[in-house]
Amino acid sequence: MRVRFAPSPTGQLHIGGARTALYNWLLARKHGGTLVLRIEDTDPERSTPENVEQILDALRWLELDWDEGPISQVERAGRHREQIDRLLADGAAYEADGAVRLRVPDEGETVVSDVIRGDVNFPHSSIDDFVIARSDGSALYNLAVAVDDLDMGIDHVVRGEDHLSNTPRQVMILRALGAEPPIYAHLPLLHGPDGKKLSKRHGAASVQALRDAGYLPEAVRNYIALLGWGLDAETTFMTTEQLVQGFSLERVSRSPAVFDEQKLRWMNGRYLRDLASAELARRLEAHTGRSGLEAAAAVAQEKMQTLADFWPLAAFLVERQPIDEDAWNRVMKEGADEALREARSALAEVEPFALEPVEAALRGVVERLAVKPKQVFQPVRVAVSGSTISPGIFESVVALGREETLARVDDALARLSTIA
RNA sequence: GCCGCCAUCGUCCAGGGGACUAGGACGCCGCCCUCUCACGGCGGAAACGGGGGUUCGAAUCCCCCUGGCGGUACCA
Repeated sequence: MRVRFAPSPTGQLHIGGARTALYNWLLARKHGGTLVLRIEDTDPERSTPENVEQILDALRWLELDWDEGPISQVERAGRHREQIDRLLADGAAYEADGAVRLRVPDEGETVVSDVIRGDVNFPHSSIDDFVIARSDGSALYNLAVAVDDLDMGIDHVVRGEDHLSNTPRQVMILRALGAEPPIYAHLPLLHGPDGKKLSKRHGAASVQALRDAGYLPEAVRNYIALLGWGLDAETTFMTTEQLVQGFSLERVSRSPAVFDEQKLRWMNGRYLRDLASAELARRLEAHTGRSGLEAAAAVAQEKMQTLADFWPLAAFLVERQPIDEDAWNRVMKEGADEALREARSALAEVEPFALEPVEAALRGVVERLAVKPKQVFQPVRVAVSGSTISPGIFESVVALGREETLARVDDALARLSTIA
């Protein structure tokens, strides 16, 4: 089996393109086939090394590898020209107004056999003689694809449904060249939440945007695998091995799917929480460009859905943050100073400065003061984190350490007394 | 216009003649848990686009309509 994936060198790898890449990859890996990567654009202006590299980078991030390529259609212009000349010599094509057109018979039809959609018939009466080469001699997409697929021995073509209507043209070129077409599978398109074709204005529409937004590659892979395909009624989380094992083109849906970032977020959160905290820290460090995040990562892990959630939630564990004034005003009311004083002395003495003793010490304060837990914990939270929203207060205090915690509580106390 | 594809909760995925009172998940709502926010647990609302057939029986098969999408380029 030889499968090819042919992304356009637009710079960004579209999510639909990523799904196509994934399905091609799953197909090849499942059957021990060869995956050929071709950069699909006959225009050297678009097919720049920078643009190509960005696509490859996105594929690598998704951990989708390939066996041959990347091969650029631009590099194959000579071969395309040869085959155009051959079609001309055979009489299968002719020149008109400088451009080369393929002869399409008036009668009959071309049948495209599609694994997902069955046989699709295209009557020739609705297809004109179409252009295969521009007047400057350069090949057009349909010609280039057919020639490349033939030369590379491709037997499986998995691509978006937007190519279905072009397929009979490619089949006709292939037959004119004396070859039989490969097996086709046209995937349903991906739409945005508004039902329109997914694009940049739907937010994170590219793999790069997803990466920047703090999604994990394994979560993205799992999620996009489920856009147009499902193993059964229940299974949602699948490892790459399970994906490879379970995938089948025959089970791919025929109807378009909507990319739902909320579900991706949820899934990403699940993957995030399953990470060992050292691994999470490693990824956070790569994402934020900071180091020494392990303690904070462990504390914040339960609360994050994406890597980008980390900083707003846990920055106070890494460096002191300004206090949110709304939070201060809501929490630092009567009783707050007493709670803070008590908490301070309890924390000053607790030994060792670890999770259970710290929790016991702070709960002791609640008991002694005979107040509700939040009347102690919220002032401490605001003093320490600057916000009413934070990871668990005991975990946070321990991660911060005794010295830093006491310093922040002291500052809050000082501020309270100046106001009073 | 012409050609083609598609049609189950708001969304994704199941179900492909009887097991359907249509299942699971996200999201939403309520309750529980709880130091905030989350996580988690429990419960709830929520769908077979319409009309004709075929059949003892249709979400499932056929036809029509409607709707959505794609193509119809010297774009890919």
